[in-house]
Amino acid sequence: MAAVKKSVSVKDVARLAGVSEQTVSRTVHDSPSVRPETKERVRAAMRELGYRPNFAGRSLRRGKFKTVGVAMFNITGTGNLDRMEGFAAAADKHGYAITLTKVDGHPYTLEGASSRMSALPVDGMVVIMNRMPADFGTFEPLPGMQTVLVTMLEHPLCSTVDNDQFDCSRQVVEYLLGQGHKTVHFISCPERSLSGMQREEGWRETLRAHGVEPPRLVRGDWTAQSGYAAGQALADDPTCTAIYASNDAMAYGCIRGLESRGKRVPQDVSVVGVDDSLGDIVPDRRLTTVRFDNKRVGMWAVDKIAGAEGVASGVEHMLIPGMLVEGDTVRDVR
Amino acid sequence: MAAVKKSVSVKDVARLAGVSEQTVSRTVHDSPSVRPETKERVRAAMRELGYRPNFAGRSLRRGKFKTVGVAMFNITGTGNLDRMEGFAAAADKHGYAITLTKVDGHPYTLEGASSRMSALPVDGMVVIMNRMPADFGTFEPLPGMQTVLVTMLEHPLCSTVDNDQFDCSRQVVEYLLGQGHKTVHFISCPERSLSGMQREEGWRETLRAHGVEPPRLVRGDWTAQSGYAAGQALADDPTCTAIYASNDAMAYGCIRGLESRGKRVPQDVSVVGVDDSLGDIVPDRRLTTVRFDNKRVGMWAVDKIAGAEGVASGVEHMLIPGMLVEGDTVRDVR
DNA sequence: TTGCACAATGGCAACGTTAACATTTGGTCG
DNA sequence: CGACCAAATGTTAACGTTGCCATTGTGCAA
Repeated sequence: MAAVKKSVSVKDVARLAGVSEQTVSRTVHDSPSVRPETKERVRAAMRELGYRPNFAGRSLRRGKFKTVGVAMFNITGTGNLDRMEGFAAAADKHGYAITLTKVDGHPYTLEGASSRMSALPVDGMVVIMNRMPADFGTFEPLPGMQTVLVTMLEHPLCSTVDNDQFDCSRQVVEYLLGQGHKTVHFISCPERSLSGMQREEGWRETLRAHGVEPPRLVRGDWTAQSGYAAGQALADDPTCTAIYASNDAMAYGCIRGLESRGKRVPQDVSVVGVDDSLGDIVPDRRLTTVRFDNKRVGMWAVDKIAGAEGVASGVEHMLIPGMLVEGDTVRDVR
Repeated sequence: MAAVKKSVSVKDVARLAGVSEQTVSRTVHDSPSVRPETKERVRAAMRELGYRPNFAGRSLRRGKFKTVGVAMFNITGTGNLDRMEGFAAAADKHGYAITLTKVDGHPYTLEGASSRMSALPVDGMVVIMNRMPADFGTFEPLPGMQTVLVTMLEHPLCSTVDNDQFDCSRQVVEYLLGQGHKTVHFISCPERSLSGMQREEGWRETLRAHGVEPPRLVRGDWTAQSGYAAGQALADDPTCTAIYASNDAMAYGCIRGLESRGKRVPQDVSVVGVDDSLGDIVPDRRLTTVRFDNKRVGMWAVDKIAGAEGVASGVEHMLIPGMLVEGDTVRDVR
């Protein structure tokens, strides 16, 4: 009658079924070398006792955890949900689980994330690198801990994967130039954002590659309010017929700011954003923007670890291009 | 010279430091009964060999994993990021880790999520219950697996926690009635959403409690587009001076829909949303809305499990109220 | 009848850690 | 000087699982 507190082990099952522990283990793994009727007896015993294999015993024996750790410096970031969706999907596919850890700390190092992870039951780790860690250049992954960084930067010892921010800007700028615009103005973001700076660099270099000297950029802070201010400022610039904002919120803010100064989008000015995050939110506009496949980024990272299965697969650098989505905020001026 | 593949155990450290394994273990846990100079010798050996304690051995010995599992039916959902932030923060506080699992399956059961989790190294689990599982009423948590459900519904055997959707609607409706509006129109959401239906019920019952027969609702689908259509439809209704939309996107869509029909917000019609999700996205409006503390929901869930520490603490039901945030989309008509 | 192959099962050890108990050492007090 | 105490360290066993090898049983060919 007393509640059974102790957990049930193979030993208990073996005793009840009248077989050896080994036979129980073999039944759990559905080995063909156990007679069907024996299996059934063992299974009945497992059901009766409520047996569930113990993860610790198993991992200790096997030396594998079938788990990938994910270290994030800040959890609330654009695209993180989609990335997690990707982590979870890929993990699922390989029979792995995902362990999440928030890493904070000043300074903010890969070494810190790594040592934190190493105390957890994981076979490898993914670091979402929103900001630049202090030790990026010198970091060495722990032996036996396959490490994938989510960043556009390359690393000599760790595989990396991310959206191709540079190519994103190239697509946008070339698209706008292709529509006949003479130049493309840019609304940037805070300088601490890695991906934002890469977008900025892509914008600048693509313009130069087409023989256009980049105009002075307007610095924003990711919010629509800053985009609004930028739009108002650019409304007075007669050379400004096309604006590229580093995210959709600023792009939308910019449109409203232009409108508040009597400019119409796209008749007078074309505007493009990035992230495709406003589809369900803005009812009366279809913003031209770039859609990233963050889920695919997440899957790639986990595939790299869970798919390797101990085989020391080489370091790879993967960039996943975004897709330009045409809305109604760009006008062909040719 | 040959790369050392095998992992380093206490035994190796003990041998190198010339002490017993127990002394190594004591050093790892910084026990006061080891002489400082011995500790230093051991630490040096650990560094030299790159020793890291093995999670599996430890958990096997201790019978605890110091990990909480989180089961989600769909990862991409409003507020999930904030909830995860809460999970991670609370886990951190208790020295726990978070293990994430996506549960899919038709039908969609707590039993399925639970048995999936039971094969992972977790001491307890949290289920984010976006939809209604088939076995909600009959589900029994596995013995030794403390289970917390994120839902507004109560459960006899599992603790539950969620935002108080009912109270959210009460706040909004009473606020609008308090501003002198005779009734409050409602833009609802798809019927499969649990929280959405609770908002709807709260709207209906609060109106009735104030002696107002709820007007016919307009069904939306969470998108701004559906809100836009609803706004256009309601613009022709002369009794409609106040609209409550079950999320911000629809509220914003509604505002634009009203405007497209010549109605001004808030001069002609007041509009309130839910979620406080548009702050950085809409530049020229401050939507009156309700802000939920999803991080706190997440923290409560993990606290319940990690804080219990084996003590069988009772089943609790926690509802966390949202906070009405006043913007510029409501007019006092008294 | 013997020998042999093969199917089914059992026994044992080891994975890495640490709680509980045992032992040694050095020092203090009666 | 011996008895006793505390500090520091060592020994043993156990947590649950499973790979390896040994053992038993069964049928069949020589």
